[in-house]
Amino acid sequence: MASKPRFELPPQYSPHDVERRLYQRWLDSGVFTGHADSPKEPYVIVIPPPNVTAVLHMGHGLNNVIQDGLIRFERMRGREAEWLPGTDHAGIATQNVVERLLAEEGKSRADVGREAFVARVWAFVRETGNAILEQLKVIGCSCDWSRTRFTFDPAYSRAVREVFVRLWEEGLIYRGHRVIHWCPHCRTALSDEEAEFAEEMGTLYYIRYPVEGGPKPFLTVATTRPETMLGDTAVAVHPRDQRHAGFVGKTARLPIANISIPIIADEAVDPKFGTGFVKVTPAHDANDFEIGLRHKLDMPLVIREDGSMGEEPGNPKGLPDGRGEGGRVPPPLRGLDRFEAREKIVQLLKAEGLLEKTEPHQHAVRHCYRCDTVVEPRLSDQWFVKMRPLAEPALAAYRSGEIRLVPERWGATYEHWMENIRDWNISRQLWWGHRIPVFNCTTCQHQWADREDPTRCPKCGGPVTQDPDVLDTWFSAWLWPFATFGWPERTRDLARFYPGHTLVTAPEILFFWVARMIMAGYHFMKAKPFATVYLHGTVRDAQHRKMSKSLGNGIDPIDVVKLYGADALRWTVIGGGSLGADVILDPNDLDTTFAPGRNFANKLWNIGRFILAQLPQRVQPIDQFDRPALHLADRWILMRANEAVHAATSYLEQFKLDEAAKRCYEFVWGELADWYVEAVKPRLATASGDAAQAVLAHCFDTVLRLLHPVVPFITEELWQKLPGRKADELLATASWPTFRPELVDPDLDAAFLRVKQAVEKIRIIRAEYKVPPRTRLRASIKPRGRDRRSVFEAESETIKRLAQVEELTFDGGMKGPVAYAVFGDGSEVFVALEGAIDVRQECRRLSGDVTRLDRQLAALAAKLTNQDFVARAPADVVAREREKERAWQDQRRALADKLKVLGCS
RNA sequence: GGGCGAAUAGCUCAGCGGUUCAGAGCGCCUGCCUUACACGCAGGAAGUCGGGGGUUCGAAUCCCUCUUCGCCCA
Repeated sequence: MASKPRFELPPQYSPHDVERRLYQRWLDSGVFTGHADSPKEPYVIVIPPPNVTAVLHMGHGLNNVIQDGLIRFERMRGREAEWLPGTDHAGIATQNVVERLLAEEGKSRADVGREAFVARVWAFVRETGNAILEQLKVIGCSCDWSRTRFTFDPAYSRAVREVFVRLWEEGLIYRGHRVIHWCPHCRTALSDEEAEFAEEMGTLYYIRYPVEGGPKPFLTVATTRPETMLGDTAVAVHPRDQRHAGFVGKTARLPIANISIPIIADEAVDPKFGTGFVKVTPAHDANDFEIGLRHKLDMPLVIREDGSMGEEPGNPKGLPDGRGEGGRVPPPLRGLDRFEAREKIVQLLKAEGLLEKTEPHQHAVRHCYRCDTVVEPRLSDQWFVKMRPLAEPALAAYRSGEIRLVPERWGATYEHWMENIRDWNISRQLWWGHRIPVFNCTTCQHQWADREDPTRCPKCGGPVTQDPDVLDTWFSAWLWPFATFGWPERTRDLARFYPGHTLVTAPEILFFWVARMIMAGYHFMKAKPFATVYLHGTVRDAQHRKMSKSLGNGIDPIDVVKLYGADALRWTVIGGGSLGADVILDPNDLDTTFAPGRNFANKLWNIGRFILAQLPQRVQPIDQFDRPALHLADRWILMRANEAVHAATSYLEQFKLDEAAKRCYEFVWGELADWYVEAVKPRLATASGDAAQAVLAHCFDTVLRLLHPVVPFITEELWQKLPGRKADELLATASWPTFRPELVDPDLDAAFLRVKQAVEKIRIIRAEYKVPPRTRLRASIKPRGRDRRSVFEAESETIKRLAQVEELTFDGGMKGPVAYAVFGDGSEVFVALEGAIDVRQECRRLSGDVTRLDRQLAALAAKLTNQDFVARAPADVVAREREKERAWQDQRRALADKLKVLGCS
């Protein structure tokens, strides 16, 4: 007997009431904390640490929801789950933020000085630093907050320093004098990865340089950056370029700077570009630098660190003839921004008749990945890491399958980068970062790296100075999978939680971070940092533009949580795209965008509301029932639940969270709600309701478990209300359902399918004849085959209820004005329509079906009479096709008979 | 210039050799407030699976090519 509802639940799910409370309960229970002394097999994810100043955006949302889905799945499967959270000190980004704050006070970092500035950044970080981690809690992330790390923690900083010193000792760090990427805004060097290409429409300027004693009075060079001409120390042509052979060895007069430079021949010149003459600016172009080395050219800098024109002290090779500042950059240009200078120089050249022509030119220009300023190639001294020795094990690990990329296609990109790896510029001219532990003796010039801050030179006892620069942020990030667990100390955490298992991140940082973590893992830990790298897509807006602050097309996940709840957000971003695919969300229509998640959460809530209202205080476990004795519908839905367990588990194992979610959706909505619940309603009030209650409870319990990784809040809330729950039980740590292969029964599925089809056929007839919804009809089913009848009879009440039939017989059909349909298996259904039946309409309907069958049969016949098909296709395929043909012929025959009876022509 | 990927219903995407395989969600049309749900129920319309060529008994699915778009690298 059904008892009184135990709960009064509102008809609409309101997430706000439950999310905060449940999250707190999870925290209080400590279920997110990984235990290093646990006997369980660990499962470890380290979070891609967001910038410490970051505010959660949808990209973080997607990234972390995926991680949470995986970690919750493995936690329920009985693994010792450790999801380590934390933040990155993000050198340039954070320094930029604080510099902007200072600028509002009218100050620069130089005004406050290094020490005060760093203190200022620390204060800012302490004040705002954990905002994003708090936001992760709002979207339900089950991180182990007891192990939250920051790349600037003292212990972590020691690890960074240890790594630097070890690499130094191994000879893998060296001082490089070369042209690097320089951001004039951030005033620091950047690595290759940090200087991103962007296609731009620029201008190619053709400039004439007068030639002394050459075959012609002048030569013409083509350049997109005329301002760099002030730094030219040669003009080069390709050695085999016949057109210009006579120029080599002569001297060109550099306009504006008005100095003489040699004309040289070099293999690096592309004779097809521009005129074949190339201006050589060794200090402001990486290729020209190489040419400069080969030809021992001077390498004057003509653009300062801030991007203004001018020569600076520190010019490594000094100026050609000791002319000092102004020798190359004429006073009117001095101090001008490089882009203003470009305009000015073009004007000057034009005035002198030296600008031959200009043409539009599409080219890729590097921009700073943090501030988007055009990067200036610039000659300077920087610290580099030799990457080849580090890359080799990382490449081998991928090739051997020890590390897997998902989706696999990223493997080619990874391999290509590893194969062509270039040395890594790790020094940054910033103040916010790990100070480079290189020390110089001012007395004997001894230079060394040190784990401790020395007070005097170990060789001569002289005073020491430390390198002023800091390390690239990624130089600390690449240690994340082990430095977070205490390395270089041999901690218990490290022993237990390294190597980790899955890394979830965006492909943008495959090189910045992922590849380098793999290198660091093998180099310092002698083991991979994780087994699988799951690279997910990008969140984009309706026009497929990447969401960004500057475009203003972002969606604040916290807004979404406020509007629809965390589960709706999670469901939408996970269900919205498949593995590795981009997720498209429309910031201008949140209602539509998040409708799938909101609708599903509401459906789940309501089916829960119904089921919970049906269940008594105590429900018998399903295994206490004799399964074969259960109703067909009971056995069917139990089987579907079992199948859902199998599918969801297997999809999650393949990282296909979306597919797992979709299968659960189908079970909840398309199977449990649409069919089983509807079928079972009448029984719930009767004596046979016990089994139905048990089945409902079991199915609902099962699917709540399966859905928990994707929608943790609503599932926990509903699960808590299921009968028999102990006070301290949590779905978050409940066991994952087990698939039971012995329960799979295709015949059972087919049997219930016939019941469904009977209902559907009658509904279609009702709709076609516009029978009012309340009108209950008489119908008759003529089963084809003896065992079929028992199936229909067994679920006769279900058919009657769902098809709104008041009288259902199985006695071989009806005469008179009836509507008719035939099932896939040849069974027939007759619906009494009395006055409503229209013979002409019925004829049209049925002959339409015949036409369709004829078309299908013709195609099938062509297939089956094709000897090649019969001979070459697998036997079971042929058999299936023959069976199909037989069934369709049965259907056609039944329809044809009916048409004849109706007297259709 | 090199590499990778995408092109399937109005939109977002599944399917990646043979089970009615042409699907789902959203949107759209028709009828319903059927005591869990109108964030719902029932029914429906809608795509020559980017173009062309090939392999195969059989192609949305494999190969080639073209077009368009995106990403990465130089």
